Amino acid sequence: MTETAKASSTKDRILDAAEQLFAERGFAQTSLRDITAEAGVNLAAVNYHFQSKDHLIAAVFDRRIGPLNEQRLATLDRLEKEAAGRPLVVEDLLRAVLEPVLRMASTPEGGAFAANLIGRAHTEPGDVFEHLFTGQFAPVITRVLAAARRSLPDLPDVELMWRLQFAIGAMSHIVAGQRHIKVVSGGRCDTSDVDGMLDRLITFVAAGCRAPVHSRTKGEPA
Amino acid sequence: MTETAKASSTKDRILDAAEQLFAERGFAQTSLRDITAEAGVNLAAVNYHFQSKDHLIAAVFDRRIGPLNEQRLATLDRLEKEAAGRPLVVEDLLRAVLEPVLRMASTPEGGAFAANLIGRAHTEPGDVFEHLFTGQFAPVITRVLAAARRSLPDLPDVELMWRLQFAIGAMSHIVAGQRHIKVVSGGRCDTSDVDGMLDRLITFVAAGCRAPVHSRTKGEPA
DNA sequence: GTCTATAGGGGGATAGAC
DNA sequence: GTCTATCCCCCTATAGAC
Repeated sequence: MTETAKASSTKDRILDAAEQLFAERGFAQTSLRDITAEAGVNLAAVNYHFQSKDHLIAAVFDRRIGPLNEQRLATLDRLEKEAAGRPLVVEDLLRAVLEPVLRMASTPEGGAFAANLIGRAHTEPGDVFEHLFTGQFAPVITRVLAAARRSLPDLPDVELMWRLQFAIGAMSHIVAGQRHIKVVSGGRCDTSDVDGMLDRLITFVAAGCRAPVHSRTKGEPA
Repeated sequence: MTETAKASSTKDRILDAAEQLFAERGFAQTSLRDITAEAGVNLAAVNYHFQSKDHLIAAVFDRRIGPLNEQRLATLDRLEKEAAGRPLVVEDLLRAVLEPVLRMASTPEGGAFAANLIGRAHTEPGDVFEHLFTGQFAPVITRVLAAARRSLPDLPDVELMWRLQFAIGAMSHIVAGQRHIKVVSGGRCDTSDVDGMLDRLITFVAAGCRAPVHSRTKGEPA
């Protein structure tokens, strides 16, 4: 009823219910029975449309992250085309990567829940998440790394990689830890203000990326 | 056998086994039976020493995080005493908070496993982690926030809170995502080099904290 | 394509002996 | 304090009817 107005297919209903419940309770705490009850479909339908619970989890992620990453790559393509060979401004590069996920995390239609899951994908153990990582995240990181190398030519490669990881961490935490952030800040950090979060995150990360290399790590061999 | 040389108590053996298995497989994927088998103790011993699986999880965390936070607070006490009323240098403040966990994450004796769990504590749902957060993490954050306010007096409170969250995110990711980081960097980010990681993390975060406030968020009401 | 029914395997927790 | 035995719950996955 609060889902898509149009009656969706069994497969979509399962995906919607799974996404919502996984986000609320976690994967292990959500049974296929919970999902099929919520979706109003039969238990066996899960094993028909997806082969197993693990494949269902993977499908839930792919449905959201696929478009997300397409958007990131498309924006990068556009930016690089516009730049006509010149390196991108760090802030623009960061925005291309960070904006889609923050924006998604603030939409009501399942986006907030999906966002919770994205954060969990980095920490949860298991083959499903290993595949998710190598299949979805790693390619984007590689692409971003290449662009960042040109935007920050003075930064040694190792430093750049570390800083990209710090940025990913900050992003993941903002997206995954919204509830905690609200508690700690006494409600003063408004996680629904996407534009504000984005500006702040980009400001922070860009400054970190531009920082002079620490004297102690500077001398290390590449 | 690879554990403490001295024969430990049943309670400690359970904690050791639980920590290791939770870290390797996750909480839900580890049964009490797995734990008691690994520990070489009886299944019922878990319910005798801890009341439930959830309480056992909490105990595993408390055993590691308790000393960690004591160390952080002790260092802050010492630094503030030395500073004799003057604000702390941001880098020193950050180091006091970041060093203990990074250092622990690199020790072999269960520390690396505990580190995996620390990262998961921020993303996993459930009451256990809620309590862990309010009981262990939140007090430290509050304390750090107070110190940071004095170190960065020009930064509006909301900005400071956000930046602290970004820092927490970067830290969590470094600690929890060691395997992913190694993969993405093609092994070039050496997660066993604690001092290097620490210097880089502090450099990055300090620069982010010192960044001028973004023009668009500057004008917002407190 | 979708359902019913069930197989088959854990799981956490506990009672009561030692 | 520690163990044995067991209760009773819930799960995933599948076989076969519609």
